[in-house]
Amino acid sequence: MSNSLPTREEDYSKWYNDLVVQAELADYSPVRGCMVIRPYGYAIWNRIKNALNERIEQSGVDEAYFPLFIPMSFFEREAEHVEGFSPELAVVTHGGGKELEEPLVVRPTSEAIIGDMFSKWIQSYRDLPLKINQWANVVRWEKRPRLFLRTLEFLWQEGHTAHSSYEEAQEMVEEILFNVYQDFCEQVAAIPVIPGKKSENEKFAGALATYTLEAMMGNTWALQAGTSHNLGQNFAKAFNIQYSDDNNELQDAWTTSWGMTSRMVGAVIMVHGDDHGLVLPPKLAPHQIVIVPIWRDEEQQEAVLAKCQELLGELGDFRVKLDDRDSYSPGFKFNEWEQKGVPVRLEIGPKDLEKGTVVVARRDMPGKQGKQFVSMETETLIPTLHNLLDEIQSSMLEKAREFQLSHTYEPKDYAELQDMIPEGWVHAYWCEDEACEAKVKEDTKATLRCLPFEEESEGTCIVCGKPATKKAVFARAY
RNA sequence: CGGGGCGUAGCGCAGUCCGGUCAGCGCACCGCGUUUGGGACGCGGGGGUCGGAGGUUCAAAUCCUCUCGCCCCGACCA
Repeated sequence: MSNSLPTREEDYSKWYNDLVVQAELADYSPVRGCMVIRPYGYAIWNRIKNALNERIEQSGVDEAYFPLFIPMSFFEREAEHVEGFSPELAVVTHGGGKELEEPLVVRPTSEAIIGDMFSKWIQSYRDLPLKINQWANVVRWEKRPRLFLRTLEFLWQEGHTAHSSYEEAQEMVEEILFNVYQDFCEQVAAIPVIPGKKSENEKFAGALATYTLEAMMGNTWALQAGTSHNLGQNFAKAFNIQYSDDNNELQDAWTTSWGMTSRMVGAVIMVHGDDHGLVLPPKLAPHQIVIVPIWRDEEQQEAVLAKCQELLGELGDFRVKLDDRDSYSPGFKFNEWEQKGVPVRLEIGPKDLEKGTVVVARRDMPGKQGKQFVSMETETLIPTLHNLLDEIQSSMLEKAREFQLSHTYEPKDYAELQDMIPEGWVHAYWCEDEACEAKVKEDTKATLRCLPFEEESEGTCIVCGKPATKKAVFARAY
């Protein structure tokens, strides 16, 4: 592990990359754009998966698995879908030493293959709603990869549902957006998000409407944290997902799809990380607490380690790591675990044994003010740690929210918008004309991130001045 | 694919203009000893066909030609 990290201000992109590599989350692979996720990074991803799964299950969705390969012809059934995805498809042309009669697409998303199966599974309105989720890897041949945020292959969860009405499908889309994704982002990842609708220009290829959660990273750029699509009847028509209603009339189903990806690991890093390294919210941290023992000689070592082992046993409520490595100094360990983002550190040395205390240090508050002496007695220590982890979890969310709010601006006019974009997000009226969206991008590199869910009101488009009723968020994005 | 930059030890780099004690530095790694309350120190050690191919030369990391790869800025994007 290297001793230094570039600071965020110096070079945000390098800071991020070094942080990912030095904290042992991921590595570059021999294949450009692909990423090796190391055990520590995967442990974070696993916690993300578990938290999402809990919520997905609560929404009445079942788990299943569909194939990696999708026949090209399936893909071509929905015109907009294939048009949107074809530039980034990986295609298998040979198998078993022979050229295939029909090329197979390595799934970039599974609407096509799942749509085909849904058409076989759904006959009657009694079969609806059908709600399926799968955990999978997908491949999109991105031109500019970035560890976790945009790699050729990534891990995700994709949900696919079919319903008997538009309203029910829309309800599903919002259920996932708010109760699964937003709740996860804010309550688990401590990342505040703005839920909203994508513009026509930015929506999913083939969807009726796409909804998104936009999160602000530490450099004020926006990152799409999750997405939920109302596919209308487009995919049902393309894949023959038809059912007989209670009047025995044949109807096209209404479908949805939604996903959240391994990119969330990157989001956690970029939202919470500081110049000392990662800062992990307690609910996602592989180790919530690390114990660093301190000794001067073998006698002390034995006594201190014995106490640490005892403590390790008593702290079974938490995910605890005891760093009993010899040959590394305590100072080295402090820095290493800081870089890896462990929320709470316990320091135990000979002086603590004498006084019956431990030093409790919190990662999100570096320096003296984040340190306190706490009694070793478990009646005191355990409740203190519970409270502290809760406090860290919520204050991380608050801190990120304050940052997001204080970097979101309401410009008076277009000139002000141009000035504000480099400083953060802009929230302003938009007339829903694509030309205005394009002009903002041309002038500022900012894209229209979403139309947040909020009351409509009377105003004028920030770009062209025409009457407008909806406000949009414009920002630079990953 | 357009515009810029870079390939020398696991990582980060110096050396290239001006060919010849340039096969080097820091970190990491291995051994021994002393250390250990905020990234320890000393001594010793291992590791590189200088991205690849060809050429010029008595002599090439260095000059010439061709190639391959990577990074950054754009277009695409969870």
